[in-house]
Amino acid sequence: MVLAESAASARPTGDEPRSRILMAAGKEFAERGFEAATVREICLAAGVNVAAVNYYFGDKQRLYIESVKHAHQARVRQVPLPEWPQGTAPARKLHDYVATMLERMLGLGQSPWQMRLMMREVLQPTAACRELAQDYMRPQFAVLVGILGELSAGRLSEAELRRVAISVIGQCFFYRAAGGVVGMLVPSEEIEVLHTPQELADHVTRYALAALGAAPPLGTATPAHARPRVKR
Amino acid sequence: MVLAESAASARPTGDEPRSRILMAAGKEFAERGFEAATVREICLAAGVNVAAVNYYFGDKQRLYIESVKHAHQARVRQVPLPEWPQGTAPARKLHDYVATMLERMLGLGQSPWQMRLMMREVLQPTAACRELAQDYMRPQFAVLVGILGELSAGRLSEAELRRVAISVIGQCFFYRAAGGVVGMLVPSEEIEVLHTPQELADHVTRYALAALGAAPPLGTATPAHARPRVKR
DNA sequence: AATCGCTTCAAACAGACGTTTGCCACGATT
DNA sequence: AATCGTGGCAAACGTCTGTTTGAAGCGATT
Repeated sequence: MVLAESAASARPTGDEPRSRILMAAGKEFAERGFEAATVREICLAAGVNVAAVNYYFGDKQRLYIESVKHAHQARVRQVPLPEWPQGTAPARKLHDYVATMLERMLGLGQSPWQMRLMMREVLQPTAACRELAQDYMRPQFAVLVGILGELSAGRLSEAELRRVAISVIGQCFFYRAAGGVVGMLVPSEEIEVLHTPQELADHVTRYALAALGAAPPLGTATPAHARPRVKR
Repeated sequence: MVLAESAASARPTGDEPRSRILMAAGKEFAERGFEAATVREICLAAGVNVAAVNYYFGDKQRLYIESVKHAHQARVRQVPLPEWPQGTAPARKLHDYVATMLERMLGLGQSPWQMRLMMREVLQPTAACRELAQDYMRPQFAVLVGILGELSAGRLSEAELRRVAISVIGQCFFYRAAGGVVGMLVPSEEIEVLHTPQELADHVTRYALAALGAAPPLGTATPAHARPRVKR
């Protein structure tokens, strides 16, 4: 009946049962959803006994909540927002912000199962999501609203800024969430070449800048050096 | 072993077992997901025997696929795209398109459980989704690309048009999919007043028009009569 | 009246699920 | 050396799952 995180009972490395279960559970929950994921599969993948889940987390539900929080924190730490020196152009900040968001979601390197898990949560919020929104998403959202405020130079109200921010996030979100369907709507060769995190970040940023009047409209011939594309 | 849709064996009204099962299944699958929804609950809600599902649909999987298709068709029929007389301004068409899409997703009147079901499918496509994308989504997507093509007057390539189209759809999608989280990020009084299908349609349309240079940038003072807001 | 096909039903089926149990191994403490 | 608590394990528990079964009900046809 010893619940997790009890005492300072030596928890040095990262490959102990508890961590291994969290990792395996995150992947399983992300792939199959809460109900379809089975404790047996998770424990098999983690290389522990079936009883370990109940031993370390109490029950499946609490394992799930811990997995969601663990996954989000891990992903944010993997792909953090850059720190901008004072005076950085807001257009640059916006591009960085969007690129970071897309990088987190679409992820180079390892497939970001963490984000698939988050998608499920966002789609159908549980207690885990409410906690996450308050602690982590809200401040990140405020950063974006701040950048957009700089860009609009006071011409937009806070409410309007929030709407634009949601538009920006919505696009990033969509590429991740509905990637499968997008792949059915556009030619596959276009996907490979245009639907990379970098290309999409350029597009979303440009789209927002143009809408705010901070860049010429799409389709206007602009020399490459004037584009808001910033090397990272 | 008689499978559904056999002969012309009198299927007049809409409250027969098959239809009742489809309806109840749609709601259950939308609310709980495929795995968590149980055949017993569905049959209880539909007022039929447990064996009816296997009698009419073979198994749970095929019931699910039929439910998804049924739900999508029903929702599209409930909220159809308007027919535009030749010469309709493309800005007007865009607004109508976005408004229709949002209306379908956010839905006035009854809560659109159909759309929650679609969201699940889009997030994790199954055979049902592939079929749906080919038959129904692709032509609708083409309509939007066409409208954007008119608006950009040939200044954008097909690939760029598709990206803009995805941006437009992505925003609509996000309001639906992540509505719960959005509610945690913006004040609730703002939600009620600004996050209605009409207001959002205005915003998304305006955002797109501004980005394409077909309307002044956001934040520019424009007299109300010049706004692309069209009464419906 | 008897027969047929279609529909409905209660009951049972085998399997998978989350969870619990009791026992063993082992390092630290007494 | 004996004791203790922790961590891990195989096996079992009861429940719930999707699905099947065989028998009835019932209107139309023969």
